[in-house]
Amino acid sequence: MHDESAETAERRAVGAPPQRIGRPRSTTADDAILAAARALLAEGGWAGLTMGDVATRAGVAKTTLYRRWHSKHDLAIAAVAEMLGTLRLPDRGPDLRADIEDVVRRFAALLGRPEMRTALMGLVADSTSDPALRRRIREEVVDPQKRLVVEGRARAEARGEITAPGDIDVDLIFDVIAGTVVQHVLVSAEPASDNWIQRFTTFVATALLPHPGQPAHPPA
Amino acid sequence: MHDESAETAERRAVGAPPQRIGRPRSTTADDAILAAARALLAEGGWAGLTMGDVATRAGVAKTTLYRRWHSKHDLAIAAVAEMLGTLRLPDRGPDLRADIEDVVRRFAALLGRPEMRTALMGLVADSTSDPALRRRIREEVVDPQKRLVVEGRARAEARGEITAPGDIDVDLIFDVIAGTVVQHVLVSAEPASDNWIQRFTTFVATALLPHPGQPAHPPA
Amino acid sequence: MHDESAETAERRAVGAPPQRIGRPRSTTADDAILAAARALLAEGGWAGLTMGDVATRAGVAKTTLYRRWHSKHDLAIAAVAEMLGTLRLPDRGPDLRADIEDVVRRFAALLGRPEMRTALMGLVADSTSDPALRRRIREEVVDPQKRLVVEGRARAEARGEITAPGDIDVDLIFDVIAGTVVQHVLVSAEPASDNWIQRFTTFVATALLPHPGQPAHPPA
Amino acid sequence: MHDESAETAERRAVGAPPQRIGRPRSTTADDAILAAARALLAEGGWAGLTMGDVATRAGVAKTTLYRRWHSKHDLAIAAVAEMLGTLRLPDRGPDLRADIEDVVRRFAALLGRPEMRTALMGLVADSTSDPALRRRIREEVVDPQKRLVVEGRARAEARGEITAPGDIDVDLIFDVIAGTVVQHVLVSAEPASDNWIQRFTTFVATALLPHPGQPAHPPA
DNA sequence: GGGTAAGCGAGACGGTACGTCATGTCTTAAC
DNA sequence: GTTAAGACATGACGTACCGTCTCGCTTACCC
Repeated sequence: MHDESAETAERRAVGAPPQRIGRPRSTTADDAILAAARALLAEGGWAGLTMGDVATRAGVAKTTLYRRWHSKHDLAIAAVAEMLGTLRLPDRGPDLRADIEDVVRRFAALLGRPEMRTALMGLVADSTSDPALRRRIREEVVDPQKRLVVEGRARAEARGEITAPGDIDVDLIFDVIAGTVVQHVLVSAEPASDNWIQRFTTFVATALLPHPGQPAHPPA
Repeated sequence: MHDESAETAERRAVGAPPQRIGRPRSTTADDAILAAARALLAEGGWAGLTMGDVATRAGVAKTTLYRRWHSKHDLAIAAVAEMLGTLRLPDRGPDLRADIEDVVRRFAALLGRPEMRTALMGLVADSTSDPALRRRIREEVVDPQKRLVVEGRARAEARGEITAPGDIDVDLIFDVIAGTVVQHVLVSAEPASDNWIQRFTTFVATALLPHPGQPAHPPA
Repeated sequence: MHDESAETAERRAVGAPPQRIGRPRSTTADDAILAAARALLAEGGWAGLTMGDVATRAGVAKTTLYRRWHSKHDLAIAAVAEMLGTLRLPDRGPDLRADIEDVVRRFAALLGRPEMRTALMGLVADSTSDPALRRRIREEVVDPQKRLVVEGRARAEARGEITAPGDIDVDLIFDVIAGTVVQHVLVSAEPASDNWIQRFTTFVATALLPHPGQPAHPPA
Repeated sequence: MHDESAETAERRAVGAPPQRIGRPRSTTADDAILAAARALLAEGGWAGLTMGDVATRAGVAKTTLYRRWHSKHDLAIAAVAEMLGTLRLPDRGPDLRADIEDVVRRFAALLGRPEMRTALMGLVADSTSDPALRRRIREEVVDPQKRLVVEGRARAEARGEITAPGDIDVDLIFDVIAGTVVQHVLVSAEPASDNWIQRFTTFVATALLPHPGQPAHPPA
């Protein structure tokens, strides 16, 4: 999401010092900017995220902002990606159902944060008529989260709940979970209550393991 | 969604002439405005929908536009609701699976239209920080579509596929179907291929009827 | 200097009412804007004349400013022309020398006003690399003042001080008077004292009437 | 006009080596910078003279530029002074009229160069609201040129054209010549044709020597 | 059929954000 | 201590859109 992230990664990969000529960029500015962006998103929604206000609140000049992120979209992607990167699948899941429930609960909690939901929906909205933006969102925001489904599948296989990994269609499961939670929390605008989480988890688990108590793939 | 729709409906309901004093509103303006709005949404996305351009393209003054809809949001809601109102569940479904498949296919097709997806996502995005807007969207755009799920449930019951209507959680099913299709088409940005529709339909049908070939509720 | 001055003049010439469709422009805004521009020029010089500050000080939106004047240059030309338009040649001149002295004194006084000198020099400076601007300045600001020289020549002829109007080269006299006063007041930066005015007037009068006490054109 | 020119001159005067501790300043940078400044002035006018572009075109860092000249104004003064320093009064003048004509022609030619006129007018414009800048311009740019008038007066006296040097008011003559040429060339925007130069020269010569063929100061 | 009230087109209006550019200062590592 | 490179705070630029307003004109009904 950064201007020169690719270049930076390359230099690090070959072990070269990340030093460039000229005055180095302020190391504190990035964090201050992202924090300001999140605060403004939480306070004023997508329309409240203005580059001028972000700069002012971060104690930074607009030029400094634009030097790092070329647009409001770039900035929002960075903020969203950072927040989504904190999603984890905890180890304590005894079975697949618990893992599903846990990821639903955590994702719903994340969408409960106003800065998260306004940024995410603002980006998705703008991406509907901007294929390049849509690709970037998918690559930098959405796809990385599929790791949660992949990991959940691996655990289920290790536990013997499923025998063939092909039984779990990662992309479909991801779209069902992410889409349904977004729809419920943001569109239907109802809180993700414990009861709802249980009902949805049952729905997903039933679809994945239709015959509880029987082997997923009967020997006959 | 209209300025005085409630009043108009009431007057019509009691048989009173809808006539008011003064020059009556142009009868052709509404359609021209909505058509212009849809065209602009299709061409320029949510940002391309500007009130000035809508007025110009509809051959109407901005005054006329604002007299009918109070804001860009109102106008977009009207345009979206009109499009969504065309969704139907055809009679020819032999079983629940076919009905599910059909509604998924039709909804995905609707989201394939750029004016639909940009308006819908633009509204949802703005609604994340505007509770009043969110309520209006839910009441005028989202909830009316739940009729499709209600009708599908009634058919399944009539066919004997389900015995207790309580087995079908209308709100949850609706969120799963709508949310997943939106996520797949708009976020994951992949076409709603026949193959994908089959896979998703199987997923939903499995969750609803986990034991095909057996009674949903075994007599014992 | 105005957006549609030509059009306005034309309409007035044919006696048509100056009414146009749409909301008419605020009649007070023009004066408020020009007053604000002059105040800012006086306080902050040419660099202090910013469109944003003019709008704020005039209690007007920037759009209103740009609707009337397309640029800072247009605005400055309007302000300068208005001030220069007040220059007059009083009737009380008994002879050519008195008329010269008077116009020098008045022009020097005008250049003593900071809003006048900053606007004038700012325009001239920018016009050195902008032929279109230079032409506009000449036509709307400079050339109209040559009327003073023309009128002075007519008076001198009426008094018999000169016999052939060709003796007075209007353009040259104008450049000498205007240029010398500007150079003295703005570049040499010395006040236009009475003593200096007398010396300069003598210089010009001597050049124009080299043989005082003798007929300008000796009979022989 | 240079940062440390006085210091440098002093050191050279006493024969001390101009060496100071640390890396010595590049000896070629000054010329490269001034050349770049003149080129940018000629191409883009006063607004085209940006410190960043000067540095880039001179192949020099902005640091280097600001170490030598404190501001854009300083740099422009240096460029202008260097160009004006080339003005000379040739020896071949047979009489005062020829000397006047010659200086007018040379000054007009100098103002015909775009880098000269844009820089000069830019500086004068900014100086109208900056007394310190005005003083520097007068001292470093304007006043040194008065030597031409002084020299012309000395020659006229040597030739016997005038008897009392007091007859020639140096400051006034200078303002008349410089001001009129600037007004004609830059404001009235007409070329300094031979014909115009002749007319202006006659004007000035008449004012200075009103009775050709007679002694300027009759013995009686 | 004249009065009255609202609709209508046109466009001015105040406000706000945009993304770019220039100034003059500062901070690095290299020379 | 100079140099190249470039980051930095500040602030103006001219454009675009929003939603409101103010005109003169038009179109209906209602007395």
